[in-house]
Amino acid sequence: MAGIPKTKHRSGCPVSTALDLLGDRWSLLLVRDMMVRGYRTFREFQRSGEGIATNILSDRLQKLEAGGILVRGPAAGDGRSTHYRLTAKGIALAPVLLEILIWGAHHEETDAPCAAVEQMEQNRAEVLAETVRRWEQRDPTPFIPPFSKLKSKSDSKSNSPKGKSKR
Amino acid sequence: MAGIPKTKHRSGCPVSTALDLLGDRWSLLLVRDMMVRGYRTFREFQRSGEGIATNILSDRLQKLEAGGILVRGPAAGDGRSTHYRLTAKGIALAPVLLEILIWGAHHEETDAPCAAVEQMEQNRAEVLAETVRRWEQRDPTPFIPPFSKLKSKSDSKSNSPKGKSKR
DNA sequence: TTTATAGCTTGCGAAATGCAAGTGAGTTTT
DNA sequence: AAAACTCACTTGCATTTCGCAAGCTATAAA
Repeated sequence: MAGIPKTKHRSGCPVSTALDLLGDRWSLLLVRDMMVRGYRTFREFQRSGEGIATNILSDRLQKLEAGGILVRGPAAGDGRSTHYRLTAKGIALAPVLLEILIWGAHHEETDAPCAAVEQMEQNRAEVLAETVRRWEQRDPTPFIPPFSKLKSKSDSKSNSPKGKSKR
Repeated sequence: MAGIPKTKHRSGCPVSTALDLLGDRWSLLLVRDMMVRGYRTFREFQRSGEGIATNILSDRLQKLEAGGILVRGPAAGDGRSTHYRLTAKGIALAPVLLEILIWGAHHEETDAPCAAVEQMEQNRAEVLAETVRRWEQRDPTPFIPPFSKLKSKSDSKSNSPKGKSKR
């Protein structure tokens, strides 16, 4: 991402300020990977399938750490490995990422299973709560929404063949 | 923003796909300016106070148009001028921008009036509905949330000196 | 007619990105 | 114990993007 202008060219509004830190191709993806896929290591990010270069990965992790989005610490039992973990500030980006996911699924060609996205859209609060719970418990597994739970709640919806409908 | 990888380095997930189009310093800011400030002209963006260079501005507007986020058309009465307008796909980014705004206001140093942000946070649905209404009616004026309406609804809240509190 | 404006475009240097090899420390295998 | 492997980067370099500011053309105003 290019120059955060060093001088006076800044409006100071929240969106602008947030994009100073997050407005690039990779940063939000990394946060997403930690939040949703449970990634903790450099290696996982590197092999995420998004094609990020190691120097960019290293740079972004450093910037996110400097910005208070994540912290790094040693991984237990392996002296080579580092674990990255989202901070409260980082996990607070969950609503942002959820909205991007929903928007992207609706308006772009993606691989996302439509029913899953629809579920998440209809159950935003639950998805966000689950995201936070998993973060608090340091759950490293990929986030498969507890649809077994959500299904029992909204079974009539999950059966409706909605497909990808524009809002 | 750098290389949307032209080859296989793409996961196809909604967030990744969305960031292919929007993952740079400027694109979401432009959408924000159209959505919230009512901007329609090149000149307005240029003078927004964010310090965008004209070649970047031109490039981003073209990319957003190509991506279906906005359309351009002649401005009535001035043969030099072009008007840019968000599409339905573009206005559908409102929840994304609202969440970024709320996150930014909470977690970064910004100029945003705290009470205003708090109001928006507590009334997400109304803010989003108003955003869409203004878009539908092509309202070019800056979005000042109808706090006169929201105040009457939540007067006790607006009087409480909350300040900026972390979530 | 001259001056000003709108919307870009352009030339060029600076900065960022991407590729892929390289490095040093730690771990596992032979 | 030595060799091979792995982890987390780092590095050198080419390519791309960004930023600055001047420039260009068509339209509008003075």
